Amino acid sequence: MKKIVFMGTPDIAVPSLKALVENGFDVALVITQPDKPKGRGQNMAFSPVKECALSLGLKCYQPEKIKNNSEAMEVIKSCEPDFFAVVAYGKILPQEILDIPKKAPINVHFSLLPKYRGPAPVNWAILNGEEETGVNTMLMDAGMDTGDILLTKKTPVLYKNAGELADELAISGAELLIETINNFDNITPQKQDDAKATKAPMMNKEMGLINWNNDACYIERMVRAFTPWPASYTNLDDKKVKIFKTKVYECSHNQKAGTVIDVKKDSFIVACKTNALEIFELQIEGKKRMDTKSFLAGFKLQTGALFS
RNA sequence: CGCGGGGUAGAGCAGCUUGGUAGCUCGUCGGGCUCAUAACCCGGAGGCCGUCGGUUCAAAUCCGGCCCCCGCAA
Repeated sequence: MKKIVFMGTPDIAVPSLKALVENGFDVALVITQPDKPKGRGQNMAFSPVKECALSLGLKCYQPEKIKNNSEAMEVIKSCEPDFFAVVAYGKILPQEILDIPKKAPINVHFSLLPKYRGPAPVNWAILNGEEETGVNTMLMDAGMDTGDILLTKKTPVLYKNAGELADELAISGAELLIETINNFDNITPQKQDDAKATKAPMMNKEMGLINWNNDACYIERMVRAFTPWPASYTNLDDKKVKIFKTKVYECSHNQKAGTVIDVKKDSFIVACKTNALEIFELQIEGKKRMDTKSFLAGFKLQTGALFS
């Protein structure tokens, strides 16, 4: 039975961990980011991977740092793993750690490498209007997602938002991980073409501010790329409004960008630089996320109101 | 004790400052108008006003505890 040390942190890594256990691998250790105070009230929260590991009865290890950490080295070495399975762990692993597994350190990455190396490949693929993305498994090296590619699986982006696409990729990533380990000896690693590499840095909240002076197509992609996190937002009467679901509304208008040009029964239309955006789901500061129909039932939004 | 908003009909909200028969938009049900309708008109059902306690002749409203939701911050 192959011994695995799993490393991962967010939701997108959970299906891979489950798949390893369900397929009978010996997951000797799960390494995940330390518990951190989160949300209102600064309550300590476990990472999704830790939650999953605990429910599966797996041993967890949460080093503050993994570089130049002799304790971490010993803990991992003592597992005598055949493979590392690394899925969105969130820390860079030094070469001395990567050298531990007998067979290989394998990483699951959620883009079609060499495009979108880095921590937010799903979001960037949507924002840039890619028609397809996917998942790769690769041999890890000391660089950021620069290792040789093992297997690839493509997925169409369509009109999914980042959350939906991430859920899908998490599943196909788990499948690809199992396939990769099972067939490892028959897979020929392929070098990445560094000349075609692009980066996908972490998204942050400021990036979610909508500039209505953009094309409606871009804003529509932006909303999908930022949903559900960190969410794209705009302002109305000093209140922050997160936008979650939209559709490009083709029309010619001469309104200032950000102006509400029509209020319908289940939606409203906001002018962009070119065309306009139909809003279907949103969340006003202090309130729950809701569909536009519900929002309009309680908020008297009028034509001419201005988002900024 | 990080800061702030909020919990009122199936949904979304108003009412609370200045206690006194609970209201609006939508949905739902019935009727009407119409060639027809998601449109329009008329009518009805549906609430222990988050929860526990206090003040009061009287509490959605004032006071205190608790639970839950959300924005910011992290």
